[in-house]
Amino acid sequence: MPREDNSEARRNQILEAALTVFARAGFDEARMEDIAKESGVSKGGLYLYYKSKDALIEALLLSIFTVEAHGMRALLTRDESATARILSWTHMMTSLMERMSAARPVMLEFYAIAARREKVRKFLGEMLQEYSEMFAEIIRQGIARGEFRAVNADAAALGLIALYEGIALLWFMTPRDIAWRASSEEAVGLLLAGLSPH
Amino acid sequence: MPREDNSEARRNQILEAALTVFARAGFDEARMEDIAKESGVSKGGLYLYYKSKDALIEALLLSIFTVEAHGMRALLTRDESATARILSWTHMMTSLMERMSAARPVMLEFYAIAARREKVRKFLGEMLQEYSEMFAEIIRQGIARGEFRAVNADAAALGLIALYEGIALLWFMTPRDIAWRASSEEAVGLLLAGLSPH
Amino acid sequence: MPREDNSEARRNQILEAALTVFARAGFDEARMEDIAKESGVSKGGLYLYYKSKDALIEALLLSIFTVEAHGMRALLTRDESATARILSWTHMMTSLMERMSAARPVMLEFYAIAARREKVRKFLGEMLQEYSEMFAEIIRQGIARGEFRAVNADAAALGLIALYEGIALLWFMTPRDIAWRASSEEAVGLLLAGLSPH
Amino acid sequence: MPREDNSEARRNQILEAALTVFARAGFDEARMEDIAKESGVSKGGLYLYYKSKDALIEALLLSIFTVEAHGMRALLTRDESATARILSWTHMMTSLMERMSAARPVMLEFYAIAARREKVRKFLGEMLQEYSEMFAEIIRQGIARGEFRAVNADAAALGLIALYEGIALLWFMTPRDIAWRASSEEAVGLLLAGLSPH
DNA sequence: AATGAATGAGTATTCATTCAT
DNA sequence: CATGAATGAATACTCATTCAT
Repeated sequence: MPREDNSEARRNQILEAALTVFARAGFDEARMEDIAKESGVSKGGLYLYYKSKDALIEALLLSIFTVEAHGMRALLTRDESATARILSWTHMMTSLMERMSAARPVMLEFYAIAARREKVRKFLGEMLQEYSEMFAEIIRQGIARGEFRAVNADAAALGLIALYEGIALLWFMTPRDIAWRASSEEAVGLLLAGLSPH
Repeated sequence: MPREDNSEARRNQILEAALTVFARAGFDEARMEDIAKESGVSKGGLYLYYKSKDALIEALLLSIFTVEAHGMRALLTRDESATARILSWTHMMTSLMERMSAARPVMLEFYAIAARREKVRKFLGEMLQEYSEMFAEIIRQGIARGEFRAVNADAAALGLIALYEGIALLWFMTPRDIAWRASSEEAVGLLLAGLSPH
Repeated sequence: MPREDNSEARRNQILEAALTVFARAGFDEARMEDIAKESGVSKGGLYLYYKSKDALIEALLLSIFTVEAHGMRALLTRDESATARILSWTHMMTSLMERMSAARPVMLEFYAIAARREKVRKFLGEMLQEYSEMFAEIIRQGIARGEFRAVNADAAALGLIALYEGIALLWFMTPRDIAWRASSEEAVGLLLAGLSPH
Repeated sequence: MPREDNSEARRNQILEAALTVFARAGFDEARMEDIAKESGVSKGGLYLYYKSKDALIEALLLSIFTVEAHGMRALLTRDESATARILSWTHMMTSLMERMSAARPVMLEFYAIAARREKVRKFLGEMLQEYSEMFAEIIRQGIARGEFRAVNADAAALGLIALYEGIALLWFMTPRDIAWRASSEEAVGLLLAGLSPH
């Protein structure tokens, strides 16, 4: 009987270990050896699945963002009012932030690395672009339905995304314990109010 | 003439060279040797003014944020309507972004490093905290004057700051050439609309 | 049929693959994996037949030199005039060089490795010693027959072997396209002339 | 007073240490650290003078062969009879071999490496070419003077060089203690006899 | 104060070899 | 016998920092 193919499992096992180690130490400080130990795979074994530390980082970032993107996309295309979808999205983003809590100390490093890796940046850029367009469409639908006044949908979409990213950034940057969930929702509420007809 | 003058001049000269080199190559890639050459000071000389590469990075970041903070503070305490001050601030932020244009590729790295250095993070946290309070105060004044409706001033302040930081983040992350100035102002405008009484 | 047949066949199959791979890449650069692929045996399988890369190299070198030695020995003991046998030998050596053509880039490496492995060096030393003695005997016979004048047979034998090895060395070392066959025969001819009575 | 420029001295100091270490352990086994210790320079210091292990090897080989070439050239252009110059050269080669005695175990490795490095091989090739031409010229002069009979001067030159290289090869390869000096001279003598008119 | 030659700690990666299946 | 996934030892090179001058 052929050994079952564990390679996908191994890759994920390594990816998870990498996330843990990177979250603890940052990309630069983390040694491949640490990841090996954390994953239970030998140092050499790592290279059976990822051909370099860089490749591992790239795979990790893509995996994180891909999961995120998948959820978002599903959410934003649901059949609800524009306002409801935007609020659901806010809610989901906040939850995501909470789930990424362990990685908070290196979250900015993630962005930084992401921005420096061509492949990841391209991916992120496309993702943001896609979001922009989805949001703009939602807002246009909202305008059509009379939920929103006739604003520039593209600018409004950009504002929404920026607002969320900004909240995430502040959250990652400040150790202050703000009631992030409430504040985020309130801030988004203000933008929505700015969109409303009266 | 006191020796410090000379010393202070040298420190700035080094800091400027460091910004140039870091902007070009990022913190990690940049070599002390490069900074030495760029500044016209010898490699050993660098260490007479900054005791380590880390210390130099720290000093640079503090200097950048201090300059920014100074300008902002002046602006926000001007004697104008709440709306006018917020719009002026938006304008200033956009200009700052444009001035930092050369450093765009490493701007996220700046944030990342900032977030990992206790001293810088503390400074940044305090700065953001100060801004939050100033904005909250401005908004409260706006509410008192009838410019704004009676929203939660703290949440609104957080929203404004987040919105700006988010725009900056997107700007740093995407090579896409958006009309950032116009879009930023429009997005802030939406938030302001959300604050207005009607 | 005894198991050894199979085993012997496999050993040769591996040896041939090893020669191909080593000739292509040199001993150092060649990976056991490459040899495995080339031979159609699995990486682990290699170790069933040769207990290490070094053992494989050793076996390969011994095999090459053994084949060579066998042919030479047969030739040199033929019943012909001294001159004829020496000329036949020259001819054979040149042919061998031409057959080893593919390995030319690593031929010197072969020598180098050979000289560093005790076992191979001993083998080579003995082979050269045997040749020396055979040649000395041939020359002594030539002297007895009046083909050669009464030179020091040992020195003459050494000279012949050195001359051939030297030609091989130059051939391996220079990409220059010399008419090696003709030059070799002419050079040996000069030595033979030096041996002749007048 | 500026520090005196030691850099040339340092380079030689490193080169000598490298020769010692390489002779002891071979190119592959030798670690940069060993060379550092042997030379009294730090590991990092090595890289101030040679940018890689390969560069160091190359420099060493070129230096060895350059010294050799210089001496040979001077010798071969002396104003003496063809026979005398060839015998002097034989004598010098034997002396060189004796001087290189310490490196004997890795001498073949030197050849092997030399043959694999484009730059060194080119250098060696040109050197051999130059020798060939010098020898051919000497032989032609010998023919003109009546020292030699009218042989093919190029083939004879090749034979002389091959003979010497072959002797060196045998010397490097066999631990046997032959009276190399006497044997070499006798072998060359035979070739010269082959050249003589009678 | 200033220099820049010298130092040496630190780490990703390769590949011969092993061994569970 | 055969496999190939897993192991881990081993090493060149960089660059922040020091210190003799």
